[in-house]
Amino acid sequence: MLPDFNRLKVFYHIYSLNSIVATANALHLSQPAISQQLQKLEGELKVPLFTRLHKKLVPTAAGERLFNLVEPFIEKLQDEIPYIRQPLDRPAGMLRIGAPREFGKEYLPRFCHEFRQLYPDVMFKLKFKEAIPLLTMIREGILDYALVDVYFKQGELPSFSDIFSVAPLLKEEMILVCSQDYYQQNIAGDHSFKNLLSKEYITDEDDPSILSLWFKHNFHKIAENLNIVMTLDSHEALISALKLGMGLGVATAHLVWDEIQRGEVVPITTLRANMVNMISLVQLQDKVPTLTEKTFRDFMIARMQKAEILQRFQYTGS
Amino acid sequence: MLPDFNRLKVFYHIYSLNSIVATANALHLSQPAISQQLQKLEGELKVPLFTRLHKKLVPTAAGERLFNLVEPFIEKLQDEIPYIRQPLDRPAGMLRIGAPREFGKEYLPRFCHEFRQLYPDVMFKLKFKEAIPLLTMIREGILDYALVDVYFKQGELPSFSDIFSVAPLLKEEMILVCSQDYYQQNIAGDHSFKNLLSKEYITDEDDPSILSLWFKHNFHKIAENLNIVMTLDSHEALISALKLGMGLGVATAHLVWDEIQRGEVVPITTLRANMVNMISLVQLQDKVPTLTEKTFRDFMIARMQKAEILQRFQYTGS
DNA sequence: ACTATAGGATAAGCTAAACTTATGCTTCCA
DNA sequence: TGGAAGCATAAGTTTAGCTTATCCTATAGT
Repeated sequence: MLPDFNRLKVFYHIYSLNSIVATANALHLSQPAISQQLQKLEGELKVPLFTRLHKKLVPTAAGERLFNLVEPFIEKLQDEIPYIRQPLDRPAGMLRIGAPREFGKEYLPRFCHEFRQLYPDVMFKLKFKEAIPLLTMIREGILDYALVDVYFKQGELPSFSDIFSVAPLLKEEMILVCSQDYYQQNIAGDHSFKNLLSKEYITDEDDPSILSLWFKHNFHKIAENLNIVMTLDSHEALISALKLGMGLGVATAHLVWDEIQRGEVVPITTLRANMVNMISLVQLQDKVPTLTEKTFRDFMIARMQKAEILQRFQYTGS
Repeated sequence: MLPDFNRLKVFYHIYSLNSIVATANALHLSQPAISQQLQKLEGELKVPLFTRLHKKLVPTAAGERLFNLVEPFIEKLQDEIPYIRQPLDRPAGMLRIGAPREFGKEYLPRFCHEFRQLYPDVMFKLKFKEAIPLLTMIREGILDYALVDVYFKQGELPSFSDIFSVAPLLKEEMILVCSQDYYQQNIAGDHSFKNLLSKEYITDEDDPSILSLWFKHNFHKIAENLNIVMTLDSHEALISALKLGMGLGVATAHLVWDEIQRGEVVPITTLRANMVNMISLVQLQDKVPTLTEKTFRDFMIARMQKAEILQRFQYTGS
């Protein structure tokens, strides 16, 4: 059950100042008031939050953990509450854009550079992440808009669909790959569900469902208890681990194009066409874009729709 | 000023249930109690949080924003509070290791692969981030230990130093670079503080202090109001933007070694030796490592201390 | 060894806020 | 038209938060 929230605020100050007296002074209350509130919180949670030494409070493990929960919220609240009344507005000149990691790294600096040559007073904050974090950031107003990987099935985003507008722009194909060595020792032409189910997998932690999506797409079955031997927060490291022969992983076709051509990694194909991942422009539906946002958005879309970029992402399997 | 925290909880329920009566039922209180608490919160914040329609509450923009602040915290608190008493414990077989991004991508998959060949039951979760996030994760028990960039001045981590043990392993040099074009048009041999201060900069958002550290190291002066035209969360994208001529940025020497040799980017040198960044192994001082942690740690250290890896990171300036 | 200081705990009483019951207002539906 | 439902308001009761006063204890200084 949730504790009294005002006591969490008192706890935050006690932990930060490491003193009941200092907290009392900071909150313009008496020392016994603070002492008693801390005790009541400990009673609610049924665990001591501090070890009392002479003139000193040492946080217990539970105290540490509670502080880690409470601190980000209170800091953020302090930052944001003064502006709670102001309309959603962007600081003049700054654009906050998101994109999928690899795509963003490849193209966004270039787009921004070209745009800045046209409009030198524009500045950028860029975030390259997977879909869910980017969508969360759009919703929270951290990002103005983002290019987002939206998987083939639109139903994957049910709870978000009402507040975003989604404009599809580009298709990426997602393929399961492993190294040549691993293929010859472990797969050897047997692309069956049963064989694949028994192998080792490497996943991208920001995209935990990609493997199950791949199995579902290709076999219409749920892959349970996959042996995931490594989780990474870097796509490049994932490719690197795949090339080392540590197992199988799902990769974006255009990002392993060269490796496939060189025979360093092998795609695992089935009778189904490759799983498709749509890159879309996502923004808050009710948001009124600034002129800067609109201009860069249109600029970026135009650049992306040139034939050379589209051709880059078409992979027709083996 | 911060509002009453228990009223934030009431607000969260009103927003979630979109009903004062339903909230009253959920919290086992009366409807007027909830109505009055919401009004008092609106009075504190001096802004309406809901537009009252008949039998219906429509969140205002401020209401939406407050909910976006409050919801993540309350959901997380509900998840975590039941476990607040449990000791910090690791799942058997899993190692959670952190490393600086580029270093981690280059070497950690390899180390893990080799280790797994010795000990196949070990699994990994890897995080490649900058120092502060990694240290925070160690402190929170999210990581078992991490290789961390620790800058030249040990005093940069005063509030953390008592709880971590830090074992230096490798040196990296940090240099300021820009493209050849940008150098010729904007720098042209003038490496003075004043000239540099007027130029454009690109930063890595996870390492916001690196530029000021560079200026401090090289000029013993604080660089105020640098014109930061782009912030990225990707080192590669930062290098890419630098190569495009968007401005200056600080990079790890070994990561732009090839680019410097090819003349694609130019280091900005001063009379001082390059700023040095130490990669250290950091763990919680009082933590008792498991056998698995100890074994991999020793394995990794041994691998890193081989001559070929050390030689890779020595850059002696131009 | 003694005294002063400082910081947290505890007790008892006062005050303010939270809560209740009762009532009013308004829109919608049968 | 009348009843239902949901939010607002008023007035009174109850409870929790706060206060002042006091105690305990370790440490530092004389």
